[in-house]
Amino acid sequence: MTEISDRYDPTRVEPQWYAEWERRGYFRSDPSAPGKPYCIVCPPPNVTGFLHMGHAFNFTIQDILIRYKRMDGHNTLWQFGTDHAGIATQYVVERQLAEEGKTREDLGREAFLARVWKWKEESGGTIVKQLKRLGASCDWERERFTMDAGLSAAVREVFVRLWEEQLIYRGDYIVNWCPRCQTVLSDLEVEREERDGEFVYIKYGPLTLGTVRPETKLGDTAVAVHPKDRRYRTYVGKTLEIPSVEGSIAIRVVADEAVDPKFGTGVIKVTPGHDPTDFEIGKRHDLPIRTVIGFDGKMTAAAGKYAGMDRFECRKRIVEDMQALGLIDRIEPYRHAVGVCYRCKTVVEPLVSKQWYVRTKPLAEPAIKAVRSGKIKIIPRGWAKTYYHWMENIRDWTISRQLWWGHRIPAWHCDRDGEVYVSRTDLTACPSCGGGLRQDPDVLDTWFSSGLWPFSTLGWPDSTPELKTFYPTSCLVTGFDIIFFWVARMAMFGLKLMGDAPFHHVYIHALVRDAEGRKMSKSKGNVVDPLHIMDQYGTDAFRFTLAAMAAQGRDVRLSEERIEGNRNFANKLWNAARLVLSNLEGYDPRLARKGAPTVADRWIRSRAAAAVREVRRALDTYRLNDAASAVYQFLWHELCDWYLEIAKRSLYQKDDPVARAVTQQTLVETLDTTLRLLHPFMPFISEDIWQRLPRPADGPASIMIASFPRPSRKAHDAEAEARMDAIIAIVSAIRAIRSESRISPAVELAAIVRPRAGMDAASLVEAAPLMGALARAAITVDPAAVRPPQSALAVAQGAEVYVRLEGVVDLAAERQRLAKEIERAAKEIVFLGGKLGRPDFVERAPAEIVARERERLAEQQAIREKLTASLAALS
RNA sequence: GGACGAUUAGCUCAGUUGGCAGAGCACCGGCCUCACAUGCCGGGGGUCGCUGGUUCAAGUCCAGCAUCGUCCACCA
Repeated sequence: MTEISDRYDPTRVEPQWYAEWERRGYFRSDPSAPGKPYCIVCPPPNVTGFLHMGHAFNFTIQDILIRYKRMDGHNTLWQFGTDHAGIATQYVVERQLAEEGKTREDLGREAFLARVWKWKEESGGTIVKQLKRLGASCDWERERFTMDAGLSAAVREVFVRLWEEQLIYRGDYIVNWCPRCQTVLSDLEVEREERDGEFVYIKYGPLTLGTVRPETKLGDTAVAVHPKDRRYRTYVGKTLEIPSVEGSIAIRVVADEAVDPKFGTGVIKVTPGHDPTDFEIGKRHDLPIRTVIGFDGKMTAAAGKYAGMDRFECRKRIVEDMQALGLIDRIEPYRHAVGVCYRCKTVVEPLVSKQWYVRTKPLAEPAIKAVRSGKIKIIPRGWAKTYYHWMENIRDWTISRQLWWGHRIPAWHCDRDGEVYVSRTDLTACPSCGGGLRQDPDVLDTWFSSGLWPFSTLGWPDSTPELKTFYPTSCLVTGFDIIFFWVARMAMFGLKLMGDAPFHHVYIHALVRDAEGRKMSKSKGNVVDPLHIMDQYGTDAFRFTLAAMAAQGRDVRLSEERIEGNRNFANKLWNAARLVLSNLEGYDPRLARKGAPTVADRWIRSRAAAAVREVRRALDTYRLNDAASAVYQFLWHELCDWYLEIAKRSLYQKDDPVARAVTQQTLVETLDTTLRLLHPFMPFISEDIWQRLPRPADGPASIMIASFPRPSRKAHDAEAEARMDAIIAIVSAIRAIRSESRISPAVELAAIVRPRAGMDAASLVEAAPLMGALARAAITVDPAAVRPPQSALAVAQGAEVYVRLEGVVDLAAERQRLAKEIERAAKEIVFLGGKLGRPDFVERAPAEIVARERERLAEQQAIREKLTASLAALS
């Protein structure tokens, strides 16, 4: 082992072990394997995507869970796949074409799709390679793609079934239209952006009304007021002849509850063709629809002299024209939220058009019930409320998209009879009249296929062993940003088509932000590349950092210092392992059985068991940060800081082979437990070290398939813990005296330990050489000792410690130290005395609390007395 | 306009059932002690955002306020 570097080198370890795991088939899953099924279906990254922080975080969490369950004897499947990401991918390829000066129309549908497929083939494998780099233990052989034959068949099956049950319908409604992307968008795909605009007050004959969209005036088919608004009651039901930009127009006045009488003038113009509210008002009052803005964002022929003009240009012009005619009352600046396309940020135009919809209410109901009843558990709980709110107010889902890249809607139009035929198989002739057919040109919203993911990837609609074993899946790990887009739809589809919820748990994690707390984005230039981080600090340090910062409900601020700290942690482990491995020569477990474990051996085993319990508890409740912190504290601050230092004594003294063997055994066992505990977080370094540990020949060949440590009740050793606590307290007290009295570490101190009443003196006598070695002091333990003159006093747990000071230091420092300690004790005494002096506390608090406080008070009083006497003796 | 979250050490954040306020980093002092200076030992540092309330006891529960953030929403 001496030839091994004192620096842990991830670049040597990581690629080697990942390849080995893959070669041995450890990622592979088998539905007929024994063990309780545990399945995670991953959120599919975009097929042409690159690994970003969000992926890294998401996949690290999933990998930790799956590695934990795999080691713990579950039959695991981590199902991976990629998403065709309709609008996003099409957008990228269209941009590529634009650079060549071409549009998708230039190519035509077929050639364009060929181009997208080519792009998918070229860049499709990248994300998988990057996820392997992260250590992700997905079953890569089961990789799926949303546009695979199998998954496409699932999409069609669902579409047809829902159509047959009339849960899918087609109709003319007002939709969100993106004039840039030339497609309809679902409500979720419209984002709100605050923009500055103008609030224009237009005169409508005797009425005045405000609008931010004067250009839609050309599409007005009514004005509306609130039914109870007395100011305008006389006009309701009348038709007004009013002057306008193109001469006089006739306009009806209707009364509708949708009008807020307190806003503006209390009168609104009704443009059913270009506003969702107005569309509804129009339906209620049977108003005609006038479409004055087209799909290209330009004014239509119906806009008269403005025809062909861009909608925003028209806005300016029409205001100018109305001003010239004296039709503008006034204009006020106005800041408001406008809907924009989530991809290209173009202002969305509400337009009436014929689209396909999913009737969501009947699907949402069971999905709400599933969460309410606990069938689906959302973690952290707070997100359930968000889910309910959206689900209870859900509106029908626009599923058609005027894109080319995606699942084409399986509907055929017959031009002769005007009917629509929806079919599982491609139709070539009209089933009723035998005439020619056209397939609907639209494709489905990407999220339609994503919504089927938990069962389509497992083989549905066929009845497969995978579905039988792994559905419902165990846990879905995802970010809160896609609860509606994805989680809600999977819940609805799963319940509808499988008759069962798609997952038991939904673990919602937060967002990874930069060190300043800003969202990472390309435009801000603050994107941290996970691959760069892994190159620099190693994958294990990166993963551990993500886990350690994954506190529920809070965003992760990723700072390099933190990652560096965990790189140091990996290095600490590496060096601890070097110490152990380089002192194993001649190790014979049979020899160890001849000796008894020391208090330190018993203590570290007890502490290891505590760490096991804590890590399991934390992982079982998705508290990954607690789990990471428990391993960190145990490994560094208990195993390394104390046990390894203690172990050196018997390791380096070879004259007691039995004691040495006992220590070796404890080291090997504890290190083994720690590595297995750590493996889900730091898979590479844990494997590399574990492989070097002595272990039974018939045991597992890799830590990946070794068992996750179980807490054994008998490993908890309260007595050993109490004794070690006293030893640690005494050693720390002597070190503190050395440091504060400015005594060189080279000086061997002389210390007397006087066990206090109730303390097992014999155990301290036994531990004297050990404490002496750790504190660099000659220690005598004497229950009857009196404090020697010219000595420092410390009151540790279970004992008083006197350290001789003559000749090593001037006593002023010690006096100062004592004075400070006395002050501290005095403050405690005042606080506790006051508390115990209040009858209500003594009478009403639980007896054990009162007793504890009494004990503390007595202890502090004793300490103060001792210290005061000591101070007096020093002067 | 609603809903949710946050506010704890210089910084970034844990803190579960109300019972002695924690970690990492930074800082100060001392150490290159034969696993590790990516290290070791010791130390300083807090009115738990503000105001009330419940309680023997509040960082923790309740009400209100302030500031910041996020999501949702058809007030044109």
